[in-house]
Amino acid sequence: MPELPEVEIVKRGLEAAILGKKLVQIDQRRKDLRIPFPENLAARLKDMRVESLQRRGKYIWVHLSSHDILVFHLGMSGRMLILSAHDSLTAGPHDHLILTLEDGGVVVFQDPRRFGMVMLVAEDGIEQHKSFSAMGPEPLGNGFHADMLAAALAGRSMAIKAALLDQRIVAGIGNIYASEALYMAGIDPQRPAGALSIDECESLCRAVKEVLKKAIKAGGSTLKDYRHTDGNLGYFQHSFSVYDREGQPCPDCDCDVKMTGGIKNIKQSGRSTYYCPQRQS
DNA sequence: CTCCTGTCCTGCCGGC
DNA sequence: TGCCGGCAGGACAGGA
Repeated sequence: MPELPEVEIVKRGLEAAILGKKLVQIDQRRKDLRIPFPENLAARLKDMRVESLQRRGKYIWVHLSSHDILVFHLGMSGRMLILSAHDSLTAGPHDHLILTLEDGGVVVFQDPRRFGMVMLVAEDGIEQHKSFSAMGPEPLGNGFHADMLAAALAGRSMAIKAALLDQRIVAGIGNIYASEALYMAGIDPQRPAGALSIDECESLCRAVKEVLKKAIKAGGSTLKDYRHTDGNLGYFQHSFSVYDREGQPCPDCDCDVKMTGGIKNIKQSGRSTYYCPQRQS
């Protein structure tokens, strides 16, 4: 669920709440999520100041004054709850890490399904860390373009949909935006990745960038008042062209859904793919 | 090396 | 109404 756009919005919300502030209290409420929490996490975070935040793929990096980076991955159900000094908190069963800041603000990392991850990595070793050393380029950066994509896909027999989900090819795309981008580019998700022409790589790159930018924009508009709603960062309402719209007409189709069946839902390596057979070939 | 499948976990939804 | 099975998804291990 949280893919690049959602993670970007969470990072921005977190930034507004914690940038420049000192962590004064750390409450780690269980020993692991998907992986164990770092050794001595609380002691290593205590009294450290947040120097900057960045997003890498679906990960959030919180740079600390200790020159460590506190790394979050939201998994599939992770959220960040932001509370101000006057809010009261009764920790629930899914509140796994609670950070209190010097101004009384509180950040709660919640994750019902516990697929999320929290890591602490030395700043000068982060690029070599196994989660990041093989990670592909940021799709919204200059490093992601048609020539790069064509080279990464060359000789690959896997479906292009699966290739978009491979974080070593490009970072941050998940199941929803893979379907959306392929729809926008007019490419059949089942096509072997290596069979895409350079023109198709070009339109796919453009579609990936556009789909992600639009989603961030949609999330940004809900973010500005996040404190006035429920303080939850993690998900936002967004309408999709094909995802979760099986049987419905796609936005660009004027064909008869009774004849064509509309948007199709197929399984590719165990995951749902949605696409329009009329417009994607 | 490449590709695919199974696993982790809980909430939710459809079917009976 | 209530229960239960199946599904959802990100990363990664392990097998073919």
